Amino acid sequence: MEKMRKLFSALANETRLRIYLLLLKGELCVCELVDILNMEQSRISHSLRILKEVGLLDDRREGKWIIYSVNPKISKNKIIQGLRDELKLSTQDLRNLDRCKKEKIREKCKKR
Amino acid sequence: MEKMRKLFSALANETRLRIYLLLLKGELCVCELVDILNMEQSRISHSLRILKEVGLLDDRREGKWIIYSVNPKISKNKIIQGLRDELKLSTQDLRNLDRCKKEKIREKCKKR
DNA sequence: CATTTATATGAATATATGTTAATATGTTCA
DNA sequence: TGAACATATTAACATATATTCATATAAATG
Repeated sequence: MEKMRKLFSALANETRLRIYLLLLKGELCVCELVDILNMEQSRISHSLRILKEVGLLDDRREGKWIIYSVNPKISKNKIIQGLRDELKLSTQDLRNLDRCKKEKIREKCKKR
Repeated sequence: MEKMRKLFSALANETRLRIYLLLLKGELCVCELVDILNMEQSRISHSLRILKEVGLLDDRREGKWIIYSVNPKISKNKIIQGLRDELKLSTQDLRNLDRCKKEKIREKCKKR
């Protein structure tokens, strides 16, 4: 039960919930999330850590980037499946995600 | 999304999660919950209020008791359905629930 | 109708969580 | 190898949440 409590706790925060919903659309590196959500990098990193700690996310290094993605194992959890069906990304975040991809933010993170 | 965030928030607390799981087994009044969980009455009342505020619970008065039950509408929400399948009451709480019912705590709340 | 019982509420306090700013770590590339 | 970049971490601070204690409300009962 404590495990589940922590999972709810991780999703009980707007920043983290938005990040998780974004990652359900596909993997992203930290600088892309910073760009999409327009938030401090340390805030994003902290949020990612908490989501990862409860098992919701995986990460891997790719060059200088660290790529985050949803953990497919925990996504089989019924609560998370429900979350997928029930919850939608805000249109604003979705729009920013598209722009971020089009502008290839990952490759020119500091240059804007 | 804010609505869902609040729902996660309501379940991100051990006391409230235990109460919700107990009520999934069947309706209970406040004094039964106090007995089962062995907690301060005001703590139980505050917890119930929060669960009710996010729509997870219904209540009704029956004489001097107020009976709480899970809101069947929100229980159709996929996340909540998942929660039902995924999460189990602790054996201790289950044992206390049985005892509370056998001892008919509701009728003799203050007499023990 | 005064007392007892069941529950709710408000305020104070305790505790936990989120955010920021500064800095550290590790990678790439000239 | 050192400058620039991407990310993580730490500590300080700000904010939110949980719990308790005291008290209020409302129904039941003798």
